[in-house]
Amino acid sequence: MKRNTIQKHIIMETLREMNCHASAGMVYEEINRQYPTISKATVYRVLTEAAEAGELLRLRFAETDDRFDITLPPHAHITCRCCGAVQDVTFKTPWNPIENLADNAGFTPERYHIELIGLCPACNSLKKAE
Amino acid sequence: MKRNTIQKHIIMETLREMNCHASAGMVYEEINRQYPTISKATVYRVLTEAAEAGELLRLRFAETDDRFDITLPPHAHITCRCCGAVQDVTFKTPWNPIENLADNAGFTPERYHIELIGLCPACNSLKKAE
DNA sequence: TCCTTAATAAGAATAGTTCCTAAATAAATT
DNA sequence: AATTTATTTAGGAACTATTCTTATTAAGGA
Repeated sequence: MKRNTIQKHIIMETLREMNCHASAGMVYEEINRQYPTISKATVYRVLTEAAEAGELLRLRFAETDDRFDITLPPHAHITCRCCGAVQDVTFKTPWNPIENLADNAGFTPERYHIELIGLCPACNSLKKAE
Repeated sequence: MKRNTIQKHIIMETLREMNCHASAGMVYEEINRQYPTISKATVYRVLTEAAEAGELLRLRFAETDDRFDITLPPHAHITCRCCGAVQDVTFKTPWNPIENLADNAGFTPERYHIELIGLCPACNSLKKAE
C-alpha cells in the first residue's frame, strides 16, 4: 500500500513553493538547505513515482534537465538556450499536431510537446552587454 | 587552420550511411566495429563541431539522447517512448509556433521543435503481445 | 622533406541520475 | 499500547552519456 511519508510531503510542498518547472536536482538543493538529512535518491524517486502516479507532470526538455510541474494540462514551453530557464507560453490559435498529422511513419502518437528555444530576458541583455 | 582528417571523413560517412537520427554513441559503436582505433572522444567532438559549423543538425530530444541529422531544414519528429526510435513526420497544414505566440513571457524565441511521443510499430506490437 | 600546429587516442574526470542494502518507520493487527 | 509486516529511507556506490586532459600523431604549407 502507498504510504504518506514526511519526506514525500516536504518534497511535494517544496516543488509547489518553487512555483514550477524545477528539476529534481533543483528541488534537492532547495530541500537540502532546510532538511539536510533527506537524501538525493529519495527526492529523485519520489518525484519519479509521483509523475508515474499522475500527481505531477514530468517534462523532458531538449536544452536542459527533466523538469517537474504541478500544472497538469499540457502546455507549450519556451526554454533559454543559455541558462535553461523555462516559461509557459500560449498561442493565438490552438493547434494539435496529432490531429494534423499527414504521415505518422507507422508510429502511434500518444502525446506531444511544443518547445520554443531562445533567450530569456536576463541572458538576452547579457548578450547585448558583450 | 581547419584540417581534413581521415577520422572526420569516416565519421561523416558513417552518419550518412546510417541514414539519420543517430546519436553520437550509436555512430561510435558503428564505427568501432570497422575502425576500433577511432576513439569515442573524437566521434563526440567531430559531431559537435560539425553541428556548430552548420554541416549537420543536432537534435535534442526529450525521450532519448541527442541525435545528429544530415537533413538540414527544420522538421518535426516522433520518438518512441519505449525504444527511443526517431522518425520524421509531416503535417497537413504547416504551422509556425513563433508566429502564433500570444505571450512570449519576455523571451526571445529563436527556433522551435515539435515533438510527438508515442510507440513505434515494433514496440506497439510487443505491447499487444504482453 | 621539414616544420608548425591542429587533431588524435586513450583513459580519467565529470554530471546527472539510479541502484543497493541495512536500518528506520508507517500502517495494520492484536 | 505493543507487535507485526512491508514499504520507505539514507547514504553511498554504481552507472551512463559526455567532456576533458595530455602525450602523440599527422595535415598541409614552406
